[in-house]
Amino acid sequence: MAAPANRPDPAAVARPRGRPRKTASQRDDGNRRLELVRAAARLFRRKGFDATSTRDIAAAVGMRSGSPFYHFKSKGALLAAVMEEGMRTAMASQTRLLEQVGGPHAPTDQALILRALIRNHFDVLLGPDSDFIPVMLYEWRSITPRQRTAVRRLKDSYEALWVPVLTALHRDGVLGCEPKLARLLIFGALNWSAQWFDPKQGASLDQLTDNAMGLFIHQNIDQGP
Amino acid sequence: MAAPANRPDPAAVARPRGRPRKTASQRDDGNRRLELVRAAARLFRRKGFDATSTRDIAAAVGMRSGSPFYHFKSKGALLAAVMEEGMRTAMASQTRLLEQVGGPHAPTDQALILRALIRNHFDVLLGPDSDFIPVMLYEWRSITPRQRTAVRRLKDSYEALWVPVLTALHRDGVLGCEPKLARLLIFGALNWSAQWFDPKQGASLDQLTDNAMGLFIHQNIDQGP
DNA sequence: CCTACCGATCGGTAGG
DNA sequence: CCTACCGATCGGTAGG
Repeated sequence: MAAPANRPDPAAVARPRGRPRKTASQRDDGNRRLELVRAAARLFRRKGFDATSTRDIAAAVGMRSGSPFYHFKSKGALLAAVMEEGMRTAMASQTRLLEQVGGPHAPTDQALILRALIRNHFDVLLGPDSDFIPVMLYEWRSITPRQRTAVRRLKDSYEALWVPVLTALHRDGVLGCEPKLARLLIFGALNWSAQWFDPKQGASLDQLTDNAMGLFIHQNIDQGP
Repeated sequence: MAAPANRPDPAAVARPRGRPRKTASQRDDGNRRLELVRAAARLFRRKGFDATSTRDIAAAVGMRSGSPFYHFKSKGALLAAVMEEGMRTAMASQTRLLEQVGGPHAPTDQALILRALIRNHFDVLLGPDSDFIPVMLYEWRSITPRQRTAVRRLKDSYEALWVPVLTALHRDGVLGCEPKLARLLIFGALNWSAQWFDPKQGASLDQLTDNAMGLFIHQNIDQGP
């Protein structure tokens, strides 16, 4: 376990010690930080925060045990970075989407907007590189109250964009639940899919979206008068 | 931290050592085991399995650090006991319910049965003594594959009783999602409430049930032809 | 069920 | 970013 076969033993390489000078072929700093966050996201999701050691994370990016602390002042700071990175990506993708559907040729049908939001959310949650949001959802306990506040703010602003859509649909009679509770129940339903969804079998994200819409939205089959 | 003020220091009591003889006033064995399971459920839920030490659990029932291992062969066995106890209770309560609504004066309306199932589920999940199911839902990773199989069997048989109801509602056109996916999405929505529900404010379990039904079931307002 | 204890692991740090 | 290390904690056990 101490020296996996697929990683060269750093002690045997006799590479120069100390802070590496930034010569041409050397990887740059920002990348290493992001590599750590990504590796941490994968491990935190698979094994949980407490069961993941900082040594695991270091090994995953080819560092020695103490080195992650050169980039992050604590294991908890690494977790917070995973959560914030995940929420920022999700938020960016959702904002981009809403600019499209809110554009000059905006659909008047709020159900179409909800559909796009759900589809985008499944993408963020189940698509490639999708360990960040599950970690945020299931590792609340392991960050400090201050960090919790910051992450919650991001999460709230992400979900807040759904509320006017839900409110309109409720007013139109196709959403049979008050918007505030609808938000909680719907996100519960969607987010839980991270536990059971298997991309290699079963439904596609489009089919998932169709079924979720069918479950939540009471389609009005009647045409006009 | 080593000796909380509200617990007498056992080293100072000079009580008799060794295996206690079962004199009249002594608590009996089975109770101690159940006390451990209950304390473990509460701690596992609040702090997570990994962040809870067996010493925490021992202290919560007034034992010394090594004593839980007299009742359980490992910390993992204690976790499995929590999950199984939770599922057994939930299953019993649900079976009792279905015998009532399936009795001689059974309602023909499947929506009424779903309503009863949801209401009972909220009770199991959010009522008093409700740490067991959340622990089962969020600590899968920490039990062995063998234990996972056992718990999953209990969980599947619990949820399986919902499927015929969902199938009938789907056939009747008031559930707009195929039953298999409906089960996953609905349980996701319901179970997530364990994360946000606050009994001291907001809705009652009845109101919660009403809103969930409104969200999932497309009420047919039309009367017959 | 307590006492006394062990080996392992872990987060984190000093110094370069 | 590595080396070498520390103090703390933890699950679990022997023996009574």
